[in-house]
Amino acid sequence: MDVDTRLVRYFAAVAEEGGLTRAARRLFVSQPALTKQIRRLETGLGVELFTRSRSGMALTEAGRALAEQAPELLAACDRALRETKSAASRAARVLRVGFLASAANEATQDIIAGFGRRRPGWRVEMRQAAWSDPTAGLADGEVEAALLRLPFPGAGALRAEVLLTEERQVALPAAHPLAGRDRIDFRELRDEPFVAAPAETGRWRDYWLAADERGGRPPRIGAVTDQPDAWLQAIANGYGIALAPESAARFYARPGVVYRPVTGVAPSSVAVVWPPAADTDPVVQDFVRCCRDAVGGPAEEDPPGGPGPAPG
Amino acid sequence: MDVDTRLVRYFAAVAEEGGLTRAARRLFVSQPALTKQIRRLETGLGVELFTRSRSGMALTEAGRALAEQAPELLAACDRALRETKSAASRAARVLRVGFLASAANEATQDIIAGFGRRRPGWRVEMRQAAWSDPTAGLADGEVEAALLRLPFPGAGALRAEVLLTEERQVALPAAHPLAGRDRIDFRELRDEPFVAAPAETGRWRDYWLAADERGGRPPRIGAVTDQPDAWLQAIANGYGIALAPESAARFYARPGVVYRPVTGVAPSSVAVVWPPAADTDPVVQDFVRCCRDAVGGPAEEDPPGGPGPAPG
DNA sequence: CACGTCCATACCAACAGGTTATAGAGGCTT
DNA sequence: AAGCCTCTATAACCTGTTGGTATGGACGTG
Repeated sequence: MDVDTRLVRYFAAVAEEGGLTRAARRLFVSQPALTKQIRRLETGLGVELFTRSRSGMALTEAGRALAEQAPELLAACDRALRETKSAASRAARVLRVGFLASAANEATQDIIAGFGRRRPGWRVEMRQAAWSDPTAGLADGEVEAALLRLPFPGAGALRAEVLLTEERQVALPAAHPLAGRDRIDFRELRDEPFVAAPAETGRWRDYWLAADERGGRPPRIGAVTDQPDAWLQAIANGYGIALAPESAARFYARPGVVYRPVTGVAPSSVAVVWPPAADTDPVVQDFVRCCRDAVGGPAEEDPPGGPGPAPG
Repeated sequence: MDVDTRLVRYFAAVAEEGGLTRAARRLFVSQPALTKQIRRLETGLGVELFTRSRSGMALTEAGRALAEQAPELLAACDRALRETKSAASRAARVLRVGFLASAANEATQDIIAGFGRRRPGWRVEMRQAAWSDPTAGLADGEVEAALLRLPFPGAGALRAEVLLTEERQVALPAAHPLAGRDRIDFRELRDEPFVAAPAETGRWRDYWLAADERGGRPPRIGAVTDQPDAWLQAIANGYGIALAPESAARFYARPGVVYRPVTGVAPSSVAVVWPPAADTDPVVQDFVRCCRDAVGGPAEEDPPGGPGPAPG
């Protein structure tokens, strides 16, 4: 009997949601597809897992047993994939680091340079992830560490160490009436349309919509984007405004987009994040140390002209 | 990233066998199919698992990591399926018992009757398995317990308690020159063609070919069968002879087949077998106890005329 | 030098897994 | 009571994947 872990995930979703329709929405598949897959799982096992009714699906005894075993199975699968990918990058002397947008801002170069000095022969591979993956591949073992902005989902299962904190600003279309103001209070922006991250990013999306500072009123969504460039495009097009870290003014300057300070919203922090399994990985720990060093003590600055071989 | 456990099994087979061709034979798939699946696994993971060479496939670092994690993954999968099926049968008040041919002979009825008395409301479901599955479904969690003849493969991972031991006889076509003899020494049979179990049953097949009593000379195989009826048919047709437990003369009497005592081969034992996970399962343990009782103290014998309704 | 072994590729048939559209059964509201 | 909403099941269809056989090319061996 062979089992596709996808079927187990489907099963778990239906069990948790208590119905095919809701689970299908969560899994981003159609409800008939789920119907078929669940039946296939049942006939494959030769066991009824759910009792169907007009109001949803309830677990049978057998279903409860499977629901109990499923997390362990999926965890074992996850561990296997993570270990494999990690071993591959270790063998190639590559440390893969995920990030979403500007990573650790100006400190990023220092971190990488410091790591290069501490681990000669090793290379840092910076992997930019889409916003729909807020842990930048850390959750899938796609990277060994990540530079993320807080908050991020799944923070409980990961180690994080805050590196720097900066104020948030607002990114406005150049033609926006408030674009000329020196300072804007967030309450003036609450009813503006916002350019937001995809809905499935949950808390992270809420944070950048400043849901906490809205007093319960829902935000207006003018556009949904998944990448920095589409985000800038949407703002420049006037589809909406957006909050952004102060450093975005430097890293994401674009014609048609202006950044202005905002009061009344919490600042944004960047953290270096790694999975607990890497607590004992000397390479990852070296990287964490380099992050600390790069933001803590600027240490010895390279002479003007920057790092690298002398020109000519 | 979703993974089909089939791919992991494929991978494990290739890793163990050290080559696609050999692994393909073991998995009963074609070599090109394996080639494709392994490549699919590699591209899906984005990792090279093997280094190809003219003389086979060698694991990379990443491959070694996966090979290390695979057993745990497969075990978790196995456990999940076993628990689910077991829960289903428990909920239905059914104890599934696998067996291959005559189970525990005449004691079988007593065992089932005793279990019915000990666990009112429960039902024993006897599942006959093909010889190609020498643990009668125990390995797949298809049954909670089994009545098997020793030796059986995978005995190390299972609990077994011998119930009875009986001499082996030889089953001959009625027209066979030796069919009239009262007693036959196995050495007289060594060069006869034998009706054998499928090759994949390994030690079990060897045992019924009396490989140990052949002094290293390979047996002649006259036919391969997977089920009792095909076995009897093959013998009656004169394709070969076969060893069989004494009780086969009673349970598998057929025109055209005669059974004769044989000297020089080890006797055959029947055991009740269960997985270690069922050590604490009260229902399985009750069944084991019933097995013990049924063969230990013959208890009250049925009156002459045998069990069952009186002839009309 | 012929041969066997091993992995890779090409091509084809069957199926699995997804989609949209639709049916049918209950419960809730008006 | 009628209408509407929600839930699952089914039908029809399309595509990608898994399997098969046949074959090619590389390398070591008798």
